[in-house]
Amino acid sequence: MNVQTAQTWQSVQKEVLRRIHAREWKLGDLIPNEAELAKEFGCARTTVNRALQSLAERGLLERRRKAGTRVAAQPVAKATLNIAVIRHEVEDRGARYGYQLALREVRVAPTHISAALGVGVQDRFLHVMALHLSNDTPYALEDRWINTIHVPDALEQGFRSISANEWLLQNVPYTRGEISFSAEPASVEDAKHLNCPENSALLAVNRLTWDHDQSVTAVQVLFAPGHQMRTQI
Amino acid sequence: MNVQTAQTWQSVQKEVLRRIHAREWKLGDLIPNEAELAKEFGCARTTVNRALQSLAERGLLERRRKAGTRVAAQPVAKATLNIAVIRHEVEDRGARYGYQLALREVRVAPTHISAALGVGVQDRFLHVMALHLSNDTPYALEDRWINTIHVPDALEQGFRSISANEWLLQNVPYTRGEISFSAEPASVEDAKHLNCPENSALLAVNRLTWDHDQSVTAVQVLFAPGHQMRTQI
DNA sequence: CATGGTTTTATGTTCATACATAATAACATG
DNA sequence: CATGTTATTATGTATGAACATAAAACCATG
Repeated sequence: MNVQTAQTWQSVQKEVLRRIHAREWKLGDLIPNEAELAKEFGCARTTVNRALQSLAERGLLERRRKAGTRVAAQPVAKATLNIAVIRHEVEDRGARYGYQLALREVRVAPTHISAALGVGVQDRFLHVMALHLSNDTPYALEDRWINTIHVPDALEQGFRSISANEWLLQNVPYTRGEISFSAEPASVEDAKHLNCPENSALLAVNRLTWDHDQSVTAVQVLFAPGHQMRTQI
Repeated sequence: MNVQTAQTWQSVQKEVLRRIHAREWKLGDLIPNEAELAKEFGCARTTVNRALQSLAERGLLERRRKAGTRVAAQPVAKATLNIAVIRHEVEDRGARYGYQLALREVRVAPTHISAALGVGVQDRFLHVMALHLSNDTPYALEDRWINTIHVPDALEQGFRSISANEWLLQNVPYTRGEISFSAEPASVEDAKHLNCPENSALLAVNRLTWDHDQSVTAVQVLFAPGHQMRTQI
């Protein structure tokens, strides 16, 4: 047996990855247990454990007590998208950020919003629509509903210069959320704000957040045509 | 000082999370160092370290040697999307999966493909278009280019009953990839395959993969109108 | 006051050891 | 043979000690 010298968990991980990529260990194969690998690599079992756990988190390995560790038969690519404050997203691209409040009202939410958040249909929400700009051209349109019962402070905010997107993230914690991505045709109003033809294909990000079991906010962000969200795998 | 009893790294993590959510530690705040927390919780520093590292990976904490650990000032929501084999995606929703090959040809790739993959414009690619069905209705349209120099075996595959999507994942490893999400208007051809009006807003997932520095494949998957990709945060 | 070297400090990681836990395998018992 | 009990085994995790490393803080020197 070829005894390697790999003292760091990263180097163990690297070698394990190499064997998976080179198909020395095929999809679905059971790999040697931690103790054997530790002996082979000349390191402690703890070090092997660290390396394998991290690979399991990434979806490349499947581990079960007593049953052992195997290469994932069905490797699922996990694409992690960073959803940051829109202002930072724009500034990180080296562009000048702009912001325009389009609407601010207090009213009951449409049923699809109140149902999704699991609140009563009579609950009053703060409804805010705002346009985010990149170098003075429309970047994204934010359509947000804020639960005024759980976040009464929001009623005191004008959202004229700071976006609800940014204010909430800074001031209102949440413990749980749902995100969905879809493509939506631009409505007449969307088209006007985003300065694009009606029915343009727009990338939509929908988010619902809760703080323990209280709903916080529901928001749809529509990005201008051509927008891409990217990530490495 | 209130000495807690938290012997597992998960319980340490839970308590740290609670303090962040309760704003006992505010955004951007420096938190006590590992040794202090270990003393407070009555556990080893290693245990605290495990808990904090995991939270840092999730983007809730920022850690720097000597400078200490602080609550992320700008918490970035990390949405992890699982990109699985389309057949499994359909079957996991409890639907019947169907597959139709629409086109299979060998030719040079359009320049935007060869440029993205970083290969010569004269390189020949296997071009495959296929429709994935869910309960006999169009689910997604796959438009794929396979590098025949790096994956010559693909030329022997008809892709009549097994999709390129599935065959490649089972047979051809890759070490690196890029994914981008966008919204695209349905072309005449897309509309015909997906049985939807022309210019419908379609969610598009673009993937490029490499094996070390050899390009493997470029693929665009267009989902039928209304499709959503969901995840929890 | 700028500059560069030195100390200090908090996180990063390894290690051997020990015990916990889940799940399979082996076995006993009716 | 079915069923419940008992080993066995591989991963999961805790611990204290030790050393590595990055970066801030301090200090000396010109």
